[in-house]
Amino acid sequence: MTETSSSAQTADEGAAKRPAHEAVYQQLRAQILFGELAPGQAVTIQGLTAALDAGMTPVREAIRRLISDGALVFQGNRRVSVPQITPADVKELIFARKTIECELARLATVNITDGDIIELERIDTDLDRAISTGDVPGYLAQNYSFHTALYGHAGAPILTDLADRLWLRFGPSLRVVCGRFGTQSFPDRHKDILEALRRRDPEMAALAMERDVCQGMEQVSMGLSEGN
Amino acid sequence: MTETSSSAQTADEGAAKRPAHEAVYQQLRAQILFGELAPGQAVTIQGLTAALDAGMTPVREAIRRLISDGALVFQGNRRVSVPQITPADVKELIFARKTIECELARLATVNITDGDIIELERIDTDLDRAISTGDVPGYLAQNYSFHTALYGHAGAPILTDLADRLWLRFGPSLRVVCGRFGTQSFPDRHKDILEALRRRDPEMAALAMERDVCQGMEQVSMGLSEGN
DNA sequence: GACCCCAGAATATGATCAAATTTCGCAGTG
DNA sequence: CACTGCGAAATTTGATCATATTCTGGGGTC
Repeated sequence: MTETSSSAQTADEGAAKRPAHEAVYQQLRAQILFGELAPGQAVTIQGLTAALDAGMTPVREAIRRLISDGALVFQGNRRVSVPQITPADVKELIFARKTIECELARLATVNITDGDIIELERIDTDLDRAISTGDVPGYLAQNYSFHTALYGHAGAPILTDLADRLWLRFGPSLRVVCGRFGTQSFPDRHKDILEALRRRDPEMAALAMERDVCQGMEQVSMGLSEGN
Repeated sequence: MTETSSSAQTADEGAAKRPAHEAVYQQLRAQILFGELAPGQAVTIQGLTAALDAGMTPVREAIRRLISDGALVFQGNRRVSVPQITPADVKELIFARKTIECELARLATVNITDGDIIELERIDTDLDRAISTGDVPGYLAQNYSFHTALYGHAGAPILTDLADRLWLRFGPSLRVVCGRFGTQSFPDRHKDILEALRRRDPEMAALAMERDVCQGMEQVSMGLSEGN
């Protein structure tokens, strides 16, 4: 993601090592990304200090970072909440995701090793399982994991960072869609991406990624044209 | 850029109204963007509390935000410094800026009014004056101002936010280049952009923007291939 | 309906604790 | 005798917390 490279991030396992504000940031980030916080929901400092059993300063800093990430919005009057996506936002997200994530797919295709591909296939298997069992949080987590792992092999930290930001923006809304329609409506487009990786065909990877992005954004768009 | 909409941001004019952390953030941001802080330079929280005569908490939050912006880097061991651009970074920045800023130019061309164009021409005039007088800080400020004002008319907050982030990344390095070569080496590409705007020709605007972006990035690239 | 007061939450401060880098001294060697 | 390398103390810096202050929002009263 941003700077934590070690794999140990299961809640507060090695709690003594990482600074508190970093731990709080990761937890809050995950909650937003995987939709545990609904769009429009208010986020208060004191609420989080109680919920996460953390001090006030770490919570403050985590909130600031997430506001800067676009994962939370500052409502002017000292209020902070989870953002609500608008149709105009979706248009921007489609453009930005297409260009950036397709390029990342291209770059990753060049650099990726056979072992990396096997790892991605493993993630995709877990993803399929989550879809078939209707495990929404699992689906969101594995889907994000797939993209993040892929982009990690692109060797493009700045673009990867931009992509991460975009995901934070539509994460909450995506969760809402899943809650309404379930996971069945998401045919898995990752198979095409994996095939392109195996063939080492950058343009095919970019094309497959574009379809995946468009589909995801279409789902989000549908979700917000339906109920609020 | 992120949430302050009012025009009053001349240092600490209405100092009593804005929260301290916001003021600190703006000041630090400007210092980074306009190269008052050199790449690689260490940034200490206590140093800033003394320099900006602010409390510790506001400075902390500002630093966190700027780290999230990519304007500062967290060196792992609690140290924070101004990032040094690498050739690989430049390649990424070129791609990202081309796609995003060209699109913003396209969108702005559609929405912009005649009055907005006049305002941009005024900024460009100031820019010319800064170039001819060798006023490096003025050049950087007006150049940034031109792009920001233009993107503001694109009506695309998410893309604008991404573009802002990219500027923060190469700001310090651009300053280094100016310090070494002066402002003379920057022919003003904005004339073409203005002409495209007047003609309401989105593709011409995008093309002119692409040239401007490429030129800027080339300068940065030259700067870091020369001395460190 | 407008105004005032109060409660609650966010902002900001300074103190205190923990960690890391730096520096200084000592010993061993050429 | 000078120089280099290691190690521990000291200083510098960051992280966290408890507390005071300020501001926003709501409810009650005139």
